[in-house]
Amino acid sequence: MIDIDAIDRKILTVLQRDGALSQRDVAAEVGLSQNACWRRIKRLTELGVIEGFHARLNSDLIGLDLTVFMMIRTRQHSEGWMRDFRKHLATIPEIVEVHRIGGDWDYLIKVVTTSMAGYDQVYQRLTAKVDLETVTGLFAMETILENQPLHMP
Amino acid sequence: MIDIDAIDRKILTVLQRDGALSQRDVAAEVGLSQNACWRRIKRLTELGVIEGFHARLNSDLIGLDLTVFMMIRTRQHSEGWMRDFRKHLATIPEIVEVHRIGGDWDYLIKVVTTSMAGYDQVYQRLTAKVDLETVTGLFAMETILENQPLHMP
DNA sequence: GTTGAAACACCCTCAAT
DNA sequence: ATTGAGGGTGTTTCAAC
Repeated sequence: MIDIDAIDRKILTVLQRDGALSQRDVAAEVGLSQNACWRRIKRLTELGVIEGFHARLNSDLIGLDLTVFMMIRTRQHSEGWMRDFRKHLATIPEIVEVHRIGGDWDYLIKVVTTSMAGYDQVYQRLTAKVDLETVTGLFAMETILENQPLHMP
Repeated sequence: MIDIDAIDRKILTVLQRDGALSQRDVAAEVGLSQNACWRRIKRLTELGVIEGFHARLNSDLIGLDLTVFMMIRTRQHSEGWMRDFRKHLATIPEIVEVHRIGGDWDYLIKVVTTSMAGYDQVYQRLTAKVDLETVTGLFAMETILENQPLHMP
């Protein structure tokens, strides 16, 4: 396992909270010189711990008002079918998250779209090409927390 | 509603994909001068469309190997109880996402933690202080897609 | 780990078109 | 909207401690 010390964890916490901070500010927050901080950030990036920096948008302001979690039970489970299924999922841009899960269901999918009509389109596109046993939608009435920073273990 | 034209949408798409790009590079990608691009980014930030820039981490590399979606049915639904429930949720750092949902369940919670033992701690902390009717965990065996950029409508 | 310095790129503003 | 230019800031790499 990669070794990440307490200062690295501090840096990662700070950069999750605000990735636009200058290295000088990050260094000050974690109690390091700018130079040392730069070396650590560079190392964490090279190790792949920091995957990148990204803008976070306010979904409501761009008209993405509906979040739905789809739970899916599949009929087929072969390698080839799964590969096709994944490729198909990746072509639907409203799908922002997909997990293969255990238990009564096989997949959990998060969809962010404009409206019920938009969701219906996703539903149609998803079910048109693949053979699914059951599909249920859990509609988010209200998002209470989202995009919380990962907790450093 | 705020008006966001095709170029703004392009900018937002680019910055979601890579928020570390220089304005010169963003400008080149969307076919604008650096100056004009800067003005648009500034406007989008002031409008609140761009909420900020954040580092994205590789959760496996920092030892966060387990993702669980908790589905919760609550016993109480009063204003005061809900407020307390939310405050309690916010104190558990392994909880990265909470939605109030419609249907058979009341809340969907995403938990990212180290292990089953870590999940159990979250479970214990969550259920210790609040009165919940039913709690189920959907365990992610594999994450197929995550953090996909929001699709511009 | 630290400071200081130098070279360079980037950000932001302004003036002119 | 554009280009060009300038000052200030941030990044990256040194050398020395």
